[in-house]
Amino acid sequence: MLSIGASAWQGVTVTTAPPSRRIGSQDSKTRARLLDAAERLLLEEGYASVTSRRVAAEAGLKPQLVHYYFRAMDDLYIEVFRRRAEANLARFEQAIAEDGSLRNLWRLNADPRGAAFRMEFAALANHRKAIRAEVAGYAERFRAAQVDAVGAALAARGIAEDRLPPIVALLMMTGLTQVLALEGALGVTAGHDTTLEFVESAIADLERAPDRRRR
Amino acid sequence: MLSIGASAWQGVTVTTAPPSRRIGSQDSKTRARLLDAAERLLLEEGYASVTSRRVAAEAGLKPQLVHYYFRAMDDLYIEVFRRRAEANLARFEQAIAEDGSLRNLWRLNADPRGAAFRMEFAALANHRKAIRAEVAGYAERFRAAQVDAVGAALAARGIAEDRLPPIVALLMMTGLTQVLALEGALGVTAGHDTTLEFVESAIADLERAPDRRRR
DNA sequence: GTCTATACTTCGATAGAC
DNA sequence: GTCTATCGAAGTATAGAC
Repeated sequence: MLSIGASAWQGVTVTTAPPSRRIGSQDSKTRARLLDAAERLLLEEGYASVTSRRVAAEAGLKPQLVHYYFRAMDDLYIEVFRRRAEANLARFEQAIAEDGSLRNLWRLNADPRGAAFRMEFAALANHRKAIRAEVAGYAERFRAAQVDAVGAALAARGIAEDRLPPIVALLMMTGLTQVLALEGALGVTAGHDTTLEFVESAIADLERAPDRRRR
Repeated sequence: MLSIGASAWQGVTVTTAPPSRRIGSQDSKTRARLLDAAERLLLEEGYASVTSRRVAAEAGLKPQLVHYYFRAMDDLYIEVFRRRAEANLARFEQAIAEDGSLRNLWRLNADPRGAAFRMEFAALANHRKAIRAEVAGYAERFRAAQVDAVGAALAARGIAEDRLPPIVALLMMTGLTQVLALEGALGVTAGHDTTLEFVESAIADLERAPDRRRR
């Protein structure tokens, strides 16, 4: 945060040093409306539909306002991402602090809401450097927020790190929830019920094991 | 197409059925050049950059040719998808027929090439009905091509279906390779080596088990 | 600090010339 | 069977009026 406009052109990198036209304030209500509109469009119609004209129409405003509040469209995308990402990270950290069990971690990850959101930004990150950096930074923080909890939960049930490294368990869980969400959106759901039952039963088995934590 | 019925009783005036403008032949060399150009653009810059003008420029042709060979841009997208999808499916079926071992299935899936391709079409499928249908149909065929091999490989090593259903193993494998590819593209690779080693070692353990197939 | 008037580029698509 | 001329709509972005 606190990315003041000045720092943008202050860098050593060779820019044409444009006289940086004026940009609306961060806490403008109009700006928030534009962000909300952009997010709705992104989820409903994909990133290619998030254009200045479409966003403005969705918000009931003039297209030029988009360019007043955001220097370029990428800045709008990044801000849309950042808002949700920060909120989601905070939600996870709080939920894990309250209950870091495997069951809860699975429940949090298996929530299909946000799957479309992740998909759009994953695609965007593939082709836009600035967005990639933003998404990568978030991915690392999100990972860090979970891996300790997984490690603790596994250790508590007597599963040594060399038998199942926490990061492996976490990547498997992430991958599984991701593929389920992706296929679900396609309408391809064969085997999904079986898979959910399997995972839940596996977690239940684990949690029936004695709790070996020291107290 | 060719909606004949209506015109039969009323002669000339058919308002809603335009005389469907002429479209170039399927096996035109120019058409193939356009498809190649579209695929390159898709991978390098994302679907939002696959416009008639950009595609034509990439192919060294005039933009109008895109509309001559493809009724609408969606038709172009679908054709780009179909070409690669069919080739990939054939490749998998052949490879599995030759060697349906878990090791080979993992190797085939872990290949990160095509990750960007899948990403773009997953995003497109989320918002375009025609493309979703195409991708969903392919996903089902791709699944079917693998699930029997996984089932056979597990059964051969004495793993009963109720202990690890083949579809669950396949979804876990798919999810894992997908998340590895996705993070790799982001430059987030912490734990990836550990995970690859874990999976390969797990497969090796399995394959050291006695082969219980009847011969 | 907020918004509008405006410029110019690129978009998909069609009709009709070779 | 192949390609060109051209259209109206939509795209990003800037300069300047309130």
